[in-house]
Amino acid sequence: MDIKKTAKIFKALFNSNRLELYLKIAEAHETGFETGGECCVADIIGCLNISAPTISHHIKELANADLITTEKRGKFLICRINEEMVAEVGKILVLNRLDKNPIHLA
Amino acid sequence: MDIKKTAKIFKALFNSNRLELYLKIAEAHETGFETGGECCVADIIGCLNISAPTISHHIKELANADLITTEKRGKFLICRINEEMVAEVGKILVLNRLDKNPIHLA
DNA sequence: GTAGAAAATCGACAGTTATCGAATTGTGGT
DNA sequence: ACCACAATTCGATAACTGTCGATTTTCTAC
Repeated sequence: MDIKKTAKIFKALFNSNRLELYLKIAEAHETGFETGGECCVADIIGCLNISAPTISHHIKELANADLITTEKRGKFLICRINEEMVAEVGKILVLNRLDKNPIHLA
Repeated sequence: MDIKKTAKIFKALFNSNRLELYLKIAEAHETGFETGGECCVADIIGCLNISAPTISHHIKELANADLITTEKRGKFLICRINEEMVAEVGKILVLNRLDKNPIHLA
């Protein structure tokens, strides 16, 4: 394991607003949002009570840590979970988040 | 999952020196240190190149997040991994750290 | 009780971060 | 062309963090 790399992920998620934001994106990733299975900044403003500039900032942080990917589509910024990262380190997050799929040691 | 609680753990481990410190304690927990299977501040000074006060500070942070337990024995402060926490959230850390025992989804 | 080692405490400082309001840019519809 | 909306950028500020050197406490061994 690369310590720097791992610390970077923790750094991206230690802020509870940012963690909540990440989980919200993950949730949309599975259950769908009003926009249809995807998640944009406007969706999040309704859920978390932080300002749009702050959300924009946090999204950039998450993207910078490769935890999510973003894509500009029309007026909206579509955010998606980066599956590769989940596969590599983030499994525990998704697993814990959903409170299902318990972990088993090999 | 409790977001605040999870964020607290990430917060305790996002600093790479602190993560390294945690992993060092985990390592001693298994393979043993010169002191005999345990880990004190003096052991760590030799590994990480940060000062004793800083290490002391980091240890308190880890203990405060319930990731380790500490016990004063004579002149030494013995640090140990909190197994309960590992069991609850930290499995991925230990697993990744050792690069063995791969995770399997249920 | 004195000396020395281990660790903690105490400021202090530099750097980082979260957050906001205001202003700006970009996009789509009318 | 204009308006409304989505998002970003731009300071600014308050709060937090990591780190250190110096000092102090706590313990052991003599």
